[in-house]
Amino acid sequence: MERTRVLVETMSIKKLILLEIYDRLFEAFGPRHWWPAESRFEVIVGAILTQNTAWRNVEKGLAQLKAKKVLSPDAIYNMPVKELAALIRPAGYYNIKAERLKSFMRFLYNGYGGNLNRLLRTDTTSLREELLKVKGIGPETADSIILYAAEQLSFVVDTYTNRILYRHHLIPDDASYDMIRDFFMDHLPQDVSLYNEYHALLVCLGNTLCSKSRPKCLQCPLQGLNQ
DNA sequence: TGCCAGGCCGGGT
DNA sequence: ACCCGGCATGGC
Repeated sequence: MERTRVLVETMSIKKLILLEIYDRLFEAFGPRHWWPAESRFEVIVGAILTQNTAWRNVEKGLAQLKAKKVLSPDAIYNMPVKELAALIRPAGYYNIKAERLKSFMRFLYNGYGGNLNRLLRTDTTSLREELLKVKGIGPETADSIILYAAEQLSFVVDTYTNRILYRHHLIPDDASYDMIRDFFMDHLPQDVSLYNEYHALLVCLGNTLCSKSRPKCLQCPLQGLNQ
């Protein structure tokens, strides 16, 4: 009780709520061990393929790339875009995503000699700026690459993050991507593994108990929060 | 069956 | 600076 009083007096209410959300989700779902990939390159390909797409469809595309042994910067850089599109077909928007993968590879080869390590050890601010210049990479994809491939500090905001925070009255309905990202980054400890786990837990909640079609779920671990 | 999924771009106001 | 249509497959 005394400890709680001290915390309330020394921390902002927003910090407390964000940590409360994290604790409840971790308690409910446990560690997520993200990103689901075997290499940093696979994280990047997955991040592009999962744009507005269910992960299970992305997995099929990744599986076909692996089966053809073309899940590498070199192979995708040199592959005809039509062939690439055919392989990632199950992930949806396959023509656009094939172009986006190609534009990322051109960026990697033109700017970093095709060396992924060189790209990913760029400092966070520059890395984000550079990624956002690539056609087909927006804020969420950039932040996913920064956090899960480069293992640098950048909070990932997605449709679940937006929906869950809005449902609990923590953000306005018209909050921009950067506003939500700043909301987390301004009030959480600057810890890569915390950001990693936090986003993964929000996705887990959004995928299961609190999907769009279940606005009021009684088993939601965030039940009664911020009331 | 229709709705939804770990966005982003480009053209029009 | 926003707003909106387009992009596409697969599962519930």
